[in-house]
Amino acid sequence: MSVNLRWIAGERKGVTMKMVPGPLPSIPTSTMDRLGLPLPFNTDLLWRYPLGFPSVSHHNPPSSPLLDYKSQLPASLPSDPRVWNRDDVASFLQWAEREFDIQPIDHDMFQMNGKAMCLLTRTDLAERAPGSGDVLHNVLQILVREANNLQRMLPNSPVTPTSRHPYPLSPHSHPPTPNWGGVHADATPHGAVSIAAIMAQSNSTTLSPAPSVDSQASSPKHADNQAFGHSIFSNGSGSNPSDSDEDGDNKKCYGGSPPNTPTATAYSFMSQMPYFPPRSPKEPVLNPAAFKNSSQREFFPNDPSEPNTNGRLLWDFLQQLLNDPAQRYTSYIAWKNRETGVFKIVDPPGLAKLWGIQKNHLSMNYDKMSRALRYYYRVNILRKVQGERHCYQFLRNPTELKNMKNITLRQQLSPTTVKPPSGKPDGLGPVKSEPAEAPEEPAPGRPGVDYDDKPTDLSMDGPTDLSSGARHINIVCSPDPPLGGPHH
DNA sequence: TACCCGGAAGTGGA
DNA sequence: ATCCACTTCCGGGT
Repeated sequence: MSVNLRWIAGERKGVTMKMVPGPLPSIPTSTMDRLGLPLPFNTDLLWRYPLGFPSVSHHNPPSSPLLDYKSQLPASLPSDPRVWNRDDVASFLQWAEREFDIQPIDHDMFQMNGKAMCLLTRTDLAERAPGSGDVLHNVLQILVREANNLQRMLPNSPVTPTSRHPYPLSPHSHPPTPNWGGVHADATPHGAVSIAAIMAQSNSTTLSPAPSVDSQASSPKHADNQAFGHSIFSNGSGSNPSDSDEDGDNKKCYGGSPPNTPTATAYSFMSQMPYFPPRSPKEPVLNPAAFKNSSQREFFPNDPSEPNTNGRLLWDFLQQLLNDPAQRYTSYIAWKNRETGVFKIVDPPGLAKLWGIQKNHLSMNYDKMSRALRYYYRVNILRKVQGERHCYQFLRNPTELKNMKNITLRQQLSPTTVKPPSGKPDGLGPVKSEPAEAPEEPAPGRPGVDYDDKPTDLSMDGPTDLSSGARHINIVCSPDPPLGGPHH
């Protein structure tokens, strides 16, 4: 079942299919379908509905493709497919045929109500709707999940901002920034619960609009796991064990479940990939954490001025996988030491595929993805853990990253002009090194590239102009402390 | 062989 | 048109 993704996507530049974000209903949710790697179904769907299946919501901010999705479902269809009657099922099928460009479905094979249809396995669906079964299955799963999530969430409305700030503020930080940790509970201007939030709240989803830190901080079930992005910032309080993330497996950090075959893993991953909300940074979204743990979350309106990467950026994507509350991605990537930001890519090809799907570059591979990671070296977002394969270290916490603007990864200047952030009194230095597990030394083996000599200045004292041609990194604000020095 | 590195050029979205 | 964050390719090193 290893489908050659490269083949599917078109091997070369210019041939690569591109997703069609707009008009099409956004799709398959969560993740599932986005990551359907070796997908059994038409991969075109990945291109078309990369963001996942929009969930159920009463609010459909027009700006979000995700939100549009729901709006395109037959209006008469109840959110929960399990309550559909036969006519609803027929409507759904027609809609699915139309929206997903799947092969015509023999409606006679679906003379049943929604509940019955939901009980059909993927195989069952595939038999009844050859060529479309997988899509239907995925969509149904998503709808059911979202319906469940919605139910779960309703009684718990987000809100009540509490005064408690989950992260200890850095010495130089200011009071709880509205976007702390990226976990800012984004709320729509009207307090409406966005679809993204709902989705994010779903098990499979999650991560929210806000980057990692957020996600981390929002990880209710893992109070024990709050180092990097958590413990170092948080009081450690806050976890609500009652949260019901389904996948109870993989609770451990790296070392947990062994990676499956890339394809198998990828496929199963589809249903679990974190949801990365609307791409528009301006899109109002609620922090999923709010739903998970409303009593302990703060809800701040998303600052439109703040970049909301939503998993679009590689570092954010990785953070979100790493900080998945249910730790469902440990077979792909896992913390080796959260406190120091050291992580290991457990399944390089698998992770690369996930990233490729996320970015709609199905020909993505570890080589390419690692190149992107290497670009982070120069801006001190990442560093390689020397001597350990597939091990990297985040040098900045997500909050910092999130608040960094205009990070020009493209190298333009001579690498000797700028001093690295490490050890800076501004507290913006890189994360502390990971002594035990990460014997990394400042790129000892790389002549002239000693970590400390990295040209990038991420100082957040204000816009840093490395202009003289260089990487241009303007940190607009830095609410949180650095992760500590990379070196001892 | 696989991993790692970084230059160079290209891509696509904002 | 410009910028950004990659993506793609590649030659070279470990």
